[in-house]
Amino acid sequence: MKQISRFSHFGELSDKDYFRIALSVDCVIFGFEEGELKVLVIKCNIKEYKGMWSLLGDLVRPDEDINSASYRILKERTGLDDVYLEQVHTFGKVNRHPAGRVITTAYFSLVNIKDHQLKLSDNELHWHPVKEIGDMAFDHKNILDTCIERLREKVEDHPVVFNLLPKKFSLRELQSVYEAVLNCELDRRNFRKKFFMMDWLVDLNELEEDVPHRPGKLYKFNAAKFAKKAKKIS
Amino acid sequence: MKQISRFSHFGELSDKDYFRIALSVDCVIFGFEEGELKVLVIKCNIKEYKGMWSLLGDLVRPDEDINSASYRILKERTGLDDVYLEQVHTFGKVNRHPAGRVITTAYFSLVNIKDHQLKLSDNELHWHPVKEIGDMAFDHKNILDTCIERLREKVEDHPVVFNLLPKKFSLRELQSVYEAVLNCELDRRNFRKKFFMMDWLVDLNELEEDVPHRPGKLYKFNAAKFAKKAKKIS
DNA sequence: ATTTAATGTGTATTTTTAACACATTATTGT
DNA sequence: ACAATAATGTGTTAAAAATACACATTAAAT
Repeated sequence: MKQISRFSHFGELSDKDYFRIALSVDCVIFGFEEGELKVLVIKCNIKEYKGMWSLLGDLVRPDEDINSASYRILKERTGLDDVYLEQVHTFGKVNRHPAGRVITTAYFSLVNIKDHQLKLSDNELHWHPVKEIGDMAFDHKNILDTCIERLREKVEDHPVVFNLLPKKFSLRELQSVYEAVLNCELDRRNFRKKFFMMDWLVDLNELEEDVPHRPGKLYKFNAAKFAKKAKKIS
Repeated sequence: MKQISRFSHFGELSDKDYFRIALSVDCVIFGFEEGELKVLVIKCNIKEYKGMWSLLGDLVRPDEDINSASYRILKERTGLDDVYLEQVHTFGKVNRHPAGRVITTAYFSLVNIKDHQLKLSDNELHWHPVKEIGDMAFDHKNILDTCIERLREKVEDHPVVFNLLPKKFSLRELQSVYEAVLNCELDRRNFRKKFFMMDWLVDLNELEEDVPHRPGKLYKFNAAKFAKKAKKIS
């Protein structure tokens, strides 16, 4: 490590004092299952928060970009390579971690639980409904809330929810994801109208199967039109 | 510093390896002067970027929240205590700083250049027009751009530009800040209409002075109505 | 064949945004 | 004093977007 004393404009601290902070990354991995928005959590094994749910995170390695670190965590925990990931906020309270000074950068990720039958790394891992999650370890509830809020804003005018769905989906499923994320009810006719206008969907000329009612048409996301400006969903 | 080996799920690295990263905070301090959006910068004195403009930043101290660190920087550099400050993004590329592994969290701040005649800490400090700034030291141009983008989004539906103006201002000044921030022209009549509808302004029954034309009415920001939902400005 | 539970579709209303012109007022220069 | 200047102050109309809302259709289950 090279000298970095030139950083310190106010000389009370020596360089090595600044290296007593560790940096971690925490991933809020969202999925969609049974009509609910879920988050991937793990039982905490640190004594102060024993048994509480915590997010998936790890320390950033000295030779690793923080973005890479978050992809690494996702890969290690879910086996997924190509996922939607977005940095949200960095949490830096002095006492947020009982084990020492750890500043953490939070990301949220959107994955599709069904398609790949995720290879979870650990059977302590659990898809928990976002609505019903109570206290969590550390400041993870706060991190989760911040990420949900951000996800809601994002979803309003960016086509990201497709990451939560299988490749082929019905309009009902699509609407249902929006309703789960935004925690509200949407008008079916207006919803459909909006999506057709935005040109984000490709009609696959296939029908749902194994549904106990009239099957809906299946669509896929039209990646080519991704750039097209969105109208507000809700 | 307590043990934190329990973090490291994958044991190739020892704890102390994780403490070879330093964390800094960089502040993008925006001001408004002569009809332009400006940013407070300082000449860089690190050899790799000698003479280039850089943002104001410092390392985070081990016993300091990152938010506090950013307030500290503002206070030290501008003498200001009560300023608008918002975290934007954390930049964590491995080689972003030539002096070592330094991850930085960027904040933007909105200050009023005129009112207090800021006590700048250093005469290497300079209010530079945002439009005309070219390359900057480190990845600071990238950080600046990210913050401008965020400021634009923020301004669209939150009443934050008031922080850039003196307590008393005319509607022309207000519109002019929006135009500078959004880098566009706005329709004067629609602009006024929107602001009156949003109920964010208090008519002070005073007029501008020392203007070479018909003076406009002066207003102040109505903090009480702050919570009221905004309409899109542009 | 009937019931069930969902899909699929269009119009009218309201709200929001966008476009646009002229009289008024204080200052400046002659 | 007067004319010229350069800004303030004010409403209406048209277009676009968001919202509210009902009924026929289809496949599966009984």
